[in-house]
Amino acid sequence: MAATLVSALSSRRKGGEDTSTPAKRARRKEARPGELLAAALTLFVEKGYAATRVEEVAQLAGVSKGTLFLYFANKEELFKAVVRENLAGHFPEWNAEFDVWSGNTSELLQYALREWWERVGSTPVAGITKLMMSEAANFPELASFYESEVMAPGRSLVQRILQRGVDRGEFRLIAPADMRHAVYAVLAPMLFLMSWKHSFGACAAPTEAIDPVRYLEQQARILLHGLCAPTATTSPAMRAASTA
Amino acid sequence: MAATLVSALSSRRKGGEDTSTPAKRARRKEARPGELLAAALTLFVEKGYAATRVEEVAQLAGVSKGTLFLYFANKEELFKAVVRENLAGHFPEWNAEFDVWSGNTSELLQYALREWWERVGSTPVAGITKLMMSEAANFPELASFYESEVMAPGRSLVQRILQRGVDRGEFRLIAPADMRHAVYAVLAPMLFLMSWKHSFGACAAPTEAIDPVRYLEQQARILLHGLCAPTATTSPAMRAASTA
Amino acid sequence: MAATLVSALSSRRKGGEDTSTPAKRARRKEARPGELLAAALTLFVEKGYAATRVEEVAQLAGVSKGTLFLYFANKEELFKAVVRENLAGHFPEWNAEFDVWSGNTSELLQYALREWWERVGSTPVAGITKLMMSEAANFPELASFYESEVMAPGRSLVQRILQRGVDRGEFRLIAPADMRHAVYAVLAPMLFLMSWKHSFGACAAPTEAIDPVRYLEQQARILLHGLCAPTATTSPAMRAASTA
Amino acid sequence: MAATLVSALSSRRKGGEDTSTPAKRARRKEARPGELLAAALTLFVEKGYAATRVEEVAQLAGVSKGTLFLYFANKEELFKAVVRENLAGHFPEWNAEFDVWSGNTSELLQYALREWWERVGSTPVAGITKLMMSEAANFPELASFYESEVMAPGRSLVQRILQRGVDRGEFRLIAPADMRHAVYAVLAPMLFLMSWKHSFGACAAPTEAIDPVRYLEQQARILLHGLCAPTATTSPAMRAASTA
DNA sequence: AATGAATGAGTATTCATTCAT
DNA sequence: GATGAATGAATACTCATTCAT
Repeated sequence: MAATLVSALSSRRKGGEDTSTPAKRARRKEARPGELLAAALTLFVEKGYAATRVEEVAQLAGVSKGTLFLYFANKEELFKAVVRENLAGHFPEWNAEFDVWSGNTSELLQYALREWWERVGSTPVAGITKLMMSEAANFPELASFYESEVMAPGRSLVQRILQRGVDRGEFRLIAPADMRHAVYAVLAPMLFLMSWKHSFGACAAPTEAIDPVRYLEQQARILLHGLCAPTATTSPAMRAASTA
Repeated sequence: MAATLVSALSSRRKGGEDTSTPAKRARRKEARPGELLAAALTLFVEKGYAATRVEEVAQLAGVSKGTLFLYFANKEELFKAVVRENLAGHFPEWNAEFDVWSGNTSELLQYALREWWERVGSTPVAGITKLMMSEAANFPELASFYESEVMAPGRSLVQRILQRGVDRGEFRLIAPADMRHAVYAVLAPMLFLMSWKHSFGACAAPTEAIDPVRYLEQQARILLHGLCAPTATTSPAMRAASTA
Repeated sequence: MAATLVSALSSRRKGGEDTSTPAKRARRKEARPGELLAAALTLFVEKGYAATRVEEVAQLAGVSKGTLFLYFANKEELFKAVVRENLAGHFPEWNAEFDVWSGNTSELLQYALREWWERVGSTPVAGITKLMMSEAANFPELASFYESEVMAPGRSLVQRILQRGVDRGEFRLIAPADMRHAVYAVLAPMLFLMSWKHSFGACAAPTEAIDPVRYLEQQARILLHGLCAPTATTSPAMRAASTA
Repeated sequence: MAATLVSALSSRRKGGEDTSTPAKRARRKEARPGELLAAALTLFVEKGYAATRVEEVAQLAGVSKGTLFLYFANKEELFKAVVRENLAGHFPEWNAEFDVWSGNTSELLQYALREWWERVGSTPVAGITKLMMSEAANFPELASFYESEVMAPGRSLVQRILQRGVDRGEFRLIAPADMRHAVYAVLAPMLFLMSWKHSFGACAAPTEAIDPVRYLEQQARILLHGLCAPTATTSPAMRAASTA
């Protein structure tokens, strides 16, 4: 499975230097948009939308300002392209991983959080989500796009995990009406972590900083408390909580 | 106590039309800062810090650009004043409420989350925090101001609540090393909710929308599971979780 | 003679607190323009025309901004008034001093330079001249005024001194065509000194600073060389110079 | 030597229309800084530093506001560039001329004053110095720049000339303590002339106007009196003066 | 007369976008 | 295609001046 993932992720890097070696010029031409998008990703994540200057993007991509506008009508289109490019569905592969999971669901959930941090949360891609949350109001259409292309599949994936737990009798029943919030109970710590890391996290005193791995572990533990089916006597409080 | 708060909050609206009718000019002068702060709050939340032009703020408040600078030295000070007026300035009263709480700590925590939603989360003020998370990287001075004037007091307030629970034997012991993350376990849902509401929340399909009140209740339940001292037999999983 | 001067100068300070003591209010009212002019003099000299804010002038005079505009139509008029006020002819008295001088003319010239430094060069009034030289281009009409009210009488005074020296056989003959420049040879060091003191002089390293008294003494010596009638053998070079 | 200078100066005008006709754009790009500097010189001199708007400079140079900032980081740098182009940058060549002078020092001094008038005093460049004297107090950074880039080299150049005269036995000894003021005795007439020409000189009656060339000649003669070593008997007065 | 709250014209600088080469 | 020189719209902040009180 790990192999699956790795290869899938590596495909993110556009084709590259290896293949059939056509004229250098032509190859570069073909690669331009990708190089620009990569540069834009880096800078948008690092400095935000408004603070990123297109000239910097062009420079980082090794072309002139004018060239950038040859490929992208304007800064806004560039931004949209960056977002679209970088959330090109990894969900099929993630869903596939989930499908072949044979262990119990608690472990699956913990594994999912851990892996998410490795593959997304700790990478620049996390910055895209933070960026989207920041700029959603200014780019409603992009936000919609993100909603349907990322958030919805994400919710769906989480929901399948939770349902698996319920179906296999590992988790308590989750009322259909509660499922939506249960899903967010899993997603929120991830979304929060991405926001945090790229905002206050950047200027928090070390004593107040969040350790993402420990934070996620703790959240997982707390969640599983509420989710796991009682194997024995349970306090009334716990029973109440588990209906969530 | 609720009364205390309500009256305190209501006093935010400057006295106004009642007394001895001073000179019109004078009355306006007294009202100006409040009007400007209200306008600034609206626009900062709606458009972000950088995208809000001071002239717009002045216009919305019904005065000229110059007048705004009569009351606030610059845009940054205006923003800080908005933060102080709506957030930072309220911690004394919130701390005071906490001090006089006589019930048990679980209820205090639930009450706190509920009240927070009423007084902050559901109001435009929530947009300020979302704004700060969005722009923190671009305005480090503001971020640092916010961190010390809002985040730190907020963490402190939460920590006092948790400590109260521990001290009274209602909550499990929380290892000093864990306290930091425990505090964030309480704050994260609030911070997340504010981010969400002003980003994807604005374009989420109703079926996928978060119901803040229910979401917070659920989070409270989940948290209390992990925090409450066991009154009876407890599953091993729970024991593990409770060390968080 | 000194007495003459002193009393004349002291009259610069408007009447003041001593006389018939009418209602305080009335007295202040009468004094307002003078107080404003004094404040304006100070600030114009210290900071220049453009950099002086009328509000500061008002403040320094102890009145409100609005009051200033009650007495002076605008900033420009205020400036003109300051200049006019402060060059209110001391020339009659200075001419009078000159008339009663009984010593030799070399000494008169040296005395004049020394006294000028004491009474004008080292006082804020010097700043007015520097100010006028700076702003002449922006206030041509004022420059004309200054030309006729200050520069012309000044030239005239110097010329009378030189002529006295010639008439008494103390100085060489000065051809009418040379007189004009001879006058400037005396005035230039004074004008230069005023410019210098309020420009580079304010930021010159101590090692490069001009010591006004020594500088003027030196200039006087140099001038008298060229002016004095030869009492004995003189080098050919000196003869040539003395025609200036 | 004059040839040297003339050619050096003529090179100020960028090569230009001659060679292989590069792309129009490129040719303009090369010419831009010079055009902008010329425009800036004109306007700074005419209106002063603060009163000159960068947009006007751009307009006069026939480009847009933005273009100016392509070549000069900001207004201050533009001004500094003007100073360097027209004054500071010429000291090497002026020093070089001095080095190759073979005649006697009296003539060198006279030549220097004459040439200074031709190349600087009578040109708009003189306005820069007048400008600096006017605005030094308001722009300490510029003043300090001017002091180190122009005044100091200027003093140094004059001092070298005086020292040359002393070393060759043409001038009397100048005590180290007197050197500073001796230098200013040479510079002052020049500085004064520049101030004058751009202030009262603009509105003085023709009969009272200074004829710069004659004025400088006269000053030279006066100075040399004081400086030249006695070739024969000398009056006591002269001896005194020569210590200056 | 005196106040001081209110006004709004004026300006350096940035940066997305264009287009001649 | 690619370049990079040129553009000009956009914005925070100041301060002389006005005028209702």
